[in-house]
Order: sequence, then C-alpha cells, then structure tokens
Amino acid sequence: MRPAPTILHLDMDAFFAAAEQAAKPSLRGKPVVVGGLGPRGVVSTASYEARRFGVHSAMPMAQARRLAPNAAYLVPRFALYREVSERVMGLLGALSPLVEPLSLDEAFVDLEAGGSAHDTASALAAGERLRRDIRAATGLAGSVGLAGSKMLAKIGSEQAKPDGLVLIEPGTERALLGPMSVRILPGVGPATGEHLRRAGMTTVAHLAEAGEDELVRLLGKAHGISLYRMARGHDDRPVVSEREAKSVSVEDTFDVDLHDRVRVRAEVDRLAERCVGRLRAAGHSGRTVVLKVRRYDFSTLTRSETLRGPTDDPGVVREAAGRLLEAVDTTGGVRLLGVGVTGLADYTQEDLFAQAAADRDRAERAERAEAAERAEAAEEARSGDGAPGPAPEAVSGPVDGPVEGPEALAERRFPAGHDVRHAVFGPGWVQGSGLRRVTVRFEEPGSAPGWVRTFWIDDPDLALSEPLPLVPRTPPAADPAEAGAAGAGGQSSCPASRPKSRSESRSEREAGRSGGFGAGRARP
DNA sequence: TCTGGGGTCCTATAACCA
DNA sequence: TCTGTGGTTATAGGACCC
Repeated sequence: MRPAPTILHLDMDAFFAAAEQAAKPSLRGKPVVVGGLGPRGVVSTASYEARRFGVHSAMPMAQARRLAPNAAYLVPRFALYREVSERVMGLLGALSPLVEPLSLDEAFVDLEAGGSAHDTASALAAGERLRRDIRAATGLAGSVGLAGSKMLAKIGSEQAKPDGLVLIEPGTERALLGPMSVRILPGVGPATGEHLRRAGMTTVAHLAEAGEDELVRLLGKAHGISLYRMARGHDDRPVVSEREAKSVSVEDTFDVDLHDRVRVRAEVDRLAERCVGRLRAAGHSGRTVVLKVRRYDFSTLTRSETLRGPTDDPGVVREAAGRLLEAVDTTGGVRLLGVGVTGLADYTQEDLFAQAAADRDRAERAERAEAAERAEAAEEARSGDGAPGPAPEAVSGPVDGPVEGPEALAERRFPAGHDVRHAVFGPGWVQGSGLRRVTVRFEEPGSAPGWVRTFWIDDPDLALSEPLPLVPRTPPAADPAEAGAAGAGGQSSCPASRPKSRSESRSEREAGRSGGFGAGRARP
C-alpha cells in the first residue's frame, strides 16, 4: 500500500528578511539582507529582492555588499523571530501532536497522526488552510510540501517556494526525482556532490542506477545505504516531536586575529562561562569539554577532554578548556575560539576537587585578566592601522573584539535594524549608526512607511525597545479600517504621494507580485 | 576585506578489557 | 602465557543542515 501524502513540511519564505520587512514598512519590496555586519560576517537570509542580485545565505557579507550595495543590511533579531516562530509552531500543533521543528522557520508535521488529513484531498485542504492561517497570524508567507515521506515533503516545499504549495502524489517519486541533481537529496552537500560527480553521477537517477554496493563503496556504509534508499524515493524516517539536545557550545569569530596567548586564554575563559550559562539554563550538565580553535589560515582543530562525571561548574569547564588550549599551537593567530560540552546529563556529580580547583582558578584568572588588558592594548596597536584610541565608554565594557572607536560604539549601542522608542516621536527602528549618531526611521508594523531623523547616541529621549508584534496579538473585532491596515500580510495602505526615485521604481518592479507595498524613501 | 553560529551524525583510530 | 577477537570508549576530524 502506498502511503497517503500526509507528511507536511513547512518552510517560511526568507524568514528573517521577511520578518524584518513586515516589521519595517519602508523595506517591503526592497532588497533586505540579514546577517553579521562585522568585517567577517556572513549572510543569514536575503529577501527575494536581494536574491535577484545574487545574494544568498552563507555568502560573506562583504561580497553581498558588492553585489547589492543599496540593500538594507540588518543584524538578526532572534527575539522577534522566536516570537513569530512560536505562533507558527502553535498553528502546526493544532494540526497534529506530531510536530518536528527543524529550526525557527521549518518543521515537519504528521497530519495523519493528528487526524487532520488521511488522503490527498484532505491533505491539500489542510495545507492551504495552514498557509492562510500563518499569513493571518504573522503576516508572513510560508511554503508547504506534502508527500508520503519527509524527504519528498521537503523537496515539495522547496519547489513550492515562494509562497506556494506542492503535493507530491505517491507513485510519482521516481519520475520526479530522477532528473534532479544529487544535491536535492538530504545529506548531499558540496563535498559529497563533488565526490559523486567525479564518479560520473550528477542526477538522482544515476544514483539509483549505480546500486547500493557502489554507493557504499564510494561513501561508506551509513551514507551509501541511506542515499541509495533516498534516490529510489524510499524514506521511512518518522516525524519525531521530542529531541534531546546532545551538546551545548558557544563560539566567537574575532574581527581581528588574536595573537597574544594571554588574550586567547582570557577569551577561552569567557566562552567557558557563557557555555556553562547556557548549559545551566537548559538544566543540563555535561561530561566532555570540547575546545575549538580556528587558526589564521582557517584550519580548524578540536581538542576534547572527558571528565570523571558530568559537571555544570564554570570553574571546572574553564580549567578543562584551559588545559586543552595548552596543547594547541596558536602562533600565527587565532580567528575563532569555541567551547562546548557534550555527553549531557541532567544531574551533576559533585566533584570533590571542584571547589578547591575553582578557588585556585579564581586567583589565576585575576592575574590573567590584568595581563589580558595589557595584551589587548598591544593587540590593537598591532592591527589598528591608526585607529583612534579607545572611546572612554568602551574601556569598561566586556572584552569583545578590538577596542572600538566612536563608530563601533554607536553601532553596538544601537544595532542596525533594532527597535527604538523616542519619547516624542514614538516607535521606530535604527536605520544606521556611527560617529556617535543614530538615524531612526519612525514606523511600525501596521503603519505607513515612515520618515527618518538623526539623533546623538546619548539623546536621553531615545532608547532601545522590545520588538513590536508583526500583527496585533488580539485582532480587534471586525473593524474594517483596522483590518485593512494590519490584517492581511502587512498590506499597508500607504499612498505614495511623493515621486519615486529610480532605484525605488526598479525595486518595485523586481518585487513582482508584492508590488502593492509602500514606496518608502531611498536609503541615504 | 572570504568564509558565522549552533547544532547533528558518521568514520577512523587507538586504547582498554574480557 | 600467547594470540586473536570483539565490544566499548575516547578522541579528532569532516560533512552537512538551517
């Protein structure tokens, strides 16, 4: 018996960028790029408008800026995305108790387990209803794939993008998959793709023809077997709702490579503290401490140490990470450091020596911290190419990348894209900051595109604020005026009375279907 | 101006033990 | 006692995913 197409895969379209566009009316229909804005940042998400310039996820931000110099560049606001995600996941939960979130913007749902679909027609109806509900609740578009397996449902949602639904009828898998690139299959990334290409296999059909033995020979047992099954359209992985975390880790890439051992050690200490903070917040302890070092040449190595029992003691993790660091050659410079804990448990074994060790450690750390301050100054002198001295405010701040001048200070206090509130002008968001000034655009999710104004960063009337909901939490009862402004997908009713600039006209053309959105103003 | 951050899973090798 | 075998752990690295 063929399975009914009752596995649903939801993928929100350009999620981070779309959420920012919904929050900021002037960005609708415009290229928006969300990601790290530092010198070594990469793109998290590009809006569809930005993708037309060739910008895509994981691309170095510098390259994105070259391709789309006029796009809006924003740092991610996870608090906002989490909130939207929770609303979406809530809607999925209403369809079935079997929901498997893959990330903030993606999930599988077993519709049959929830009794919300049992055949093609009912699955289609549930999928379309879900897309409508998501749009009503969040203002955002999500694409849906429906199929008899996870793999095919995911391929379906991929094909449905943007803002669509695709159902893959059971029985049509082989014909559909055959001509597709091997890269469509889960687990085939750049390395495996290249490996297969060298063996003459570029399409899914090639894999199915090659046979299991050949794929196992090429890729190893687990990978070979699973890939052969997938290539033939077989995938019986169940939707699992609860997954236990297996590790917790934090890592930082530095704007400038670290050369000084003392500074490196101080950073490892900080990361260990942060890691344990997260570990504890999750109610876990862990037994194996992992240190990760990426060197100046991007070569990455990890060193790990397994303790006698699980711990959530910051001193113990710090010490272990410090010991691991001692075995690593960092001459030449360190680009990234990370500290992680695996072998998670939900209890700790009170280590009798932990207390004593922590005491000893504290004394050592105090010494190191002093030395680190000196080293940091030296680091800056080496790499600063004439950068101005540290701003007074920066000195008391946490050790975090190079000492900042006035430019970086404003950027950190008012990160691009974050919500602010002005005592007189009300809610808005940071359009840009630097040289001790902040430029704010005064608009909010339901409003018309707003105007901009620039303030000094120490303006007492200006403060960062929490993200505003994209759609009002409790929709007002059928008031036509209100519904028009905030209801369906942020269709802000904004007449553009001002003549459009050339770049705006182009953006709107490129925006295609979303052309009804407000014009806004050109970015400075 | 090359290349983030937080994960998962798999493989190979070595050590240890019965 | 020597040798082989097989299982489990620890460790390191790599690929992949969003």
